[in-house]
Amino acid sequence: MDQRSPVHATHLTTRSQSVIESLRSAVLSGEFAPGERLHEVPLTQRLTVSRTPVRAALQALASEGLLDYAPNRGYTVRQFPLSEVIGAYEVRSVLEGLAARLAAERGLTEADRVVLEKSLQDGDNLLSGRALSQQDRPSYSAINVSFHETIHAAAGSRILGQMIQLCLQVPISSPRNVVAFEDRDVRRRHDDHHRIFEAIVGREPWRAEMLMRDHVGSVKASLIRSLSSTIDVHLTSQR
Amino acid sequence: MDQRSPVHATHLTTRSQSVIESLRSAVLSGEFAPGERLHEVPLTQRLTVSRTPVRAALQALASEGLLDYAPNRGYTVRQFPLSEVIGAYEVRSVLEGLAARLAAERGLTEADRVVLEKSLQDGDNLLSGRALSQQDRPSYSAINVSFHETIHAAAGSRILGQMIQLCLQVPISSPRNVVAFEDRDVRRRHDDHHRIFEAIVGREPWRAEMLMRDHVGSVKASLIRSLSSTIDVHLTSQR
DNA sequence: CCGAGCAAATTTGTATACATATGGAAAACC
DNA sequence: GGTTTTCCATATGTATACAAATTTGCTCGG
Repeated sequence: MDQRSPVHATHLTTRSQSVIESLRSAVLSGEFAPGERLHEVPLTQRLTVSRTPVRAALQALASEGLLDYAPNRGYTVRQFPLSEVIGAYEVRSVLEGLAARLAAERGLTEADRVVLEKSLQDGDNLLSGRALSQQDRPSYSAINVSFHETIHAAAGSRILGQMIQLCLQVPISSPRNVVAFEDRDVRRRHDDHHRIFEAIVGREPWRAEMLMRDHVGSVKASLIRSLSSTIDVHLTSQR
Repeated sequence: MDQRSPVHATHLTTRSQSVIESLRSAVLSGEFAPGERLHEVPLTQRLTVSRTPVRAALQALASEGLLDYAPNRGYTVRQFPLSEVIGAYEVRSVLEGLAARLAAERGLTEADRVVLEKSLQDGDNLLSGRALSQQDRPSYSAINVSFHETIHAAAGSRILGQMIQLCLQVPISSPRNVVAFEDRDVRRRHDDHHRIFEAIVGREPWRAEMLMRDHVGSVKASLIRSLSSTIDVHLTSQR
């Protein structure tokens, strides 16, 4: 996966920004081993930029929590032990619960309601037939992201949204990873979405919070199941 | 308080680190108006360093949420409308609630228990007499911080601690600001501490979470009261 | 008088040279 | 032989020159 394309080919505002995205996806896709040091000069060669934007990107990724930093000793790829991933889910659970509660307290705008209803409808359609094919998974993932993001926005709290975003940065805890789950889990969780939506529309803050907390918590649970059964290999090989 | 001392006089690892601290305290103490742009060159002169560490510091403070950043247009001092401060409290409320729950689930280490008991005892002593004098406030503030930080640590979740720390960065939402509160509030909140401690020691996760949530939530409430009253004063005294 | 458009000045972004700190290997010493 | 010390290679921190972008203010045309 080493395409070695010059970063500044993409006209994404500044080189620093581009480098941030490049490095982030490289780290998340596992191109660097956990614990590995990221030296600046090799990165400049790989990305064909100078050290300045590289350093800016490293600093940014460190503050996102993806890298560790020690003064005068540079940056290393953070490793996320299972305990950290679980921790991220626990935090996300209460944060998204709060988001649902706030959304229920404030009420939805017309626009938000439409988006949520559409994602529910789309999900219904996708799940109406038999089991999801592998190709359907990305589609459902998009629906899932849309549902959750709309609620984050409806909560109307900048800090809250920012923090949820931070949680999603933690590898494997992103909702994109519904891919790894069983069909039954997906259906159950889509059902959760319906109930959460009802609670928000019905202005039941407490119920919305509890449902959302349990919803995200259940993702954690099945993630742990999925990990302990199949990905044992992965965990042990990275150690 | 413009003492204009060269930043690198303090031997705090690197210049960037020193500049971060200088700028942070400058922003928090209100030396820059909310919305004001922070140009790099003037800061270099003020701090007697080059643009490089200044830029690093600005980026760091922006990711802490203290500054806004727009590519090619630089950094501005974020303003925190009351809604933002309240939002920070709501988030902190659920996060500290989670921390208390986790601490209750895991149980306390001997060391942590001792620290918590000491902060409770110190608080009892401080509050045993009559009303707190102004000089006592900082002492109680330290006790308060110690109590909460110990619980954060006892929760054993790096991400959680990191996020709570982010909440505390938001101006006015820091526990240092017990200063602004009434005597009765302080006593009530110290009582909360006792109950929270009992719940954690007694391994009652759910109770610990609820108590802590309400505890932090009550700080929010009296902060709002305090603010609206001082604002009243400002209005009547034509500030 | 007002607005569009251009040009200069200011400001941020990037590259690079130099300074300083770290880590390790070789040499000196016990 | 093992430990300590010194020195050098390497990597990060800082300063600064240059490039690109934005802002400002002016001119010109309507």
